[in-house]
Amino acid sequence: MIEFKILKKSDKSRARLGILKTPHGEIETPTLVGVATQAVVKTLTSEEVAQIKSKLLICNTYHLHLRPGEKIIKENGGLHKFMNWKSGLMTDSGGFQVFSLGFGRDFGMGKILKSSSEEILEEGRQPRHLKITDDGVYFKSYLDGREMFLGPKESIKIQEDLGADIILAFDECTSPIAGRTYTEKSLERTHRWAATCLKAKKSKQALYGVVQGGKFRDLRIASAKFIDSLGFDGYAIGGEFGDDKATMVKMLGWVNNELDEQKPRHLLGIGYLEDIPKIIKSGVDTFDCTMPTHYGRRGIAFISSGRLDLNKAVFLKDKGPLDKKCGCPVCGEYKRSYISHLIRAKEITGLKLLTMHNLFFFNSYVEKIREDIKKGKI
RNA sequence: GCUGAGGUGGCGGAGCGGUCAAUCGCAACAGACUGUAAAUCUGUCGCCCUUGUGGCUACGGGGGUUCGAAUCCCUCCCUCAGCA
Repeated sequence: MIEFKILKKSDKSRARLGILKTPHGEIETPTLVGVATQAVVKTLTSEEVAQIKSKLLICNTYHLHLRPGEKIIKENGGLHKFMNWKSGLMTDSGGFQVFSLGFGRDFGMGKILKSSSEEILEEGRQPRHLKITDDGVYFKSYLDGREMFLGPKESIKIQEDLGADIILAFDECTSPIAGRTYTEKSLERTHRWAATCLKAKKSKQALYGVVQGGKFRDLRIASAKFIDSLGFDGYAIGGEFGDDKATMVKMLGWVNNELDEQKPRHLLGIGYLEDIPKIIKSGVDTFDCTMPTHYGRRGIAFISSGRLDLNKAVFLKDKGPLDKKCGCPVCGEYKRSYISHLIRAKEITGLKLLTMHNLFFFNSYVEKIREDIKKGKI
């Protein structure tokens, strides 16, 4: 079980300062949740992840079910022991893969719309590579092509075997090009699955319900109200968030307005650096984002003054640290020149150093925001 | 010295009479990436400008044939391989 305590509510915004108590320690919120899809923050050991101030990670049900399979993990004593991670863990339900391996793949897009699309998905439309039914979703394994079925009961069962502190209801993350009728139908399904998940859960893990509803205000509000009414331990907010930052903030407002203030709110998959103050001010307590880790592996370092692309040859001649103001283990010991060389030479240690720096940088950034809330600045 | 192969944009390497400022790859430069299938994808990449069915200079150097040459001929220079 988890316990969520709000220490302070901002009077300038919806921001809150809190403590999330899990069986694996207390986590100060707001906090960035590190993405560890395959039971690993890519390139780092769990000790290293702890060293750069991460307290909560999110692993993925779909991926771990396919490989190595929840049985293996259960036999190892659960995810925590399996990956030697001592702090908090969440598992994502696989609901995002319904989108990312479905329409996301078909249209080559992420859940944030970057360019306008002529196509709008309406009711009855199915993605090419999977089949969405009222009971769940038929996937084709990307590893061997074998068909696998994931529905609310299956997802909960797997997540119980994995044994994270916080688990998520199985949902359908809708595409940014989902039209009104598609979204309505999908939302009904997601809501039905939410109730099924609650009933199916036997463990003491905390279960978060997922709010969907796409870009439609009434659906978002209805979803928040419905999910709130079911009595979950917390909430996750999923799906698309418009194609600009102002819309995102507006949409989060619709939802957070309806949710029980006393329960923790997790925003799924959002966390560009510039988004973080906005989502925290919107009343979000935890959020996960691949940005620090994913971009790190692309050679991008986040620093106080913006971003650096260490692929660029200019950095070979740069003898300074990634960020003079950064207190991370990487900035203390390594120069841009060396890191740039590693990235350009495709040496894996380069990916690791940037992942460490970026996670530390993001965590410090959020830490500063917690301070600001405490001081009444935000 | 003889014989053979070859010299093309930063590099590698296509093209072998017109539609070639020259396929493609690499590098370089710019951009994208938001509940992570993919250390990925996209664009630019001779110079100049009033950015255009624009101008200029280019395929080792020089000369020639042709309406027209990176592409054919002559000559010189250079590289590589084999033989002396």
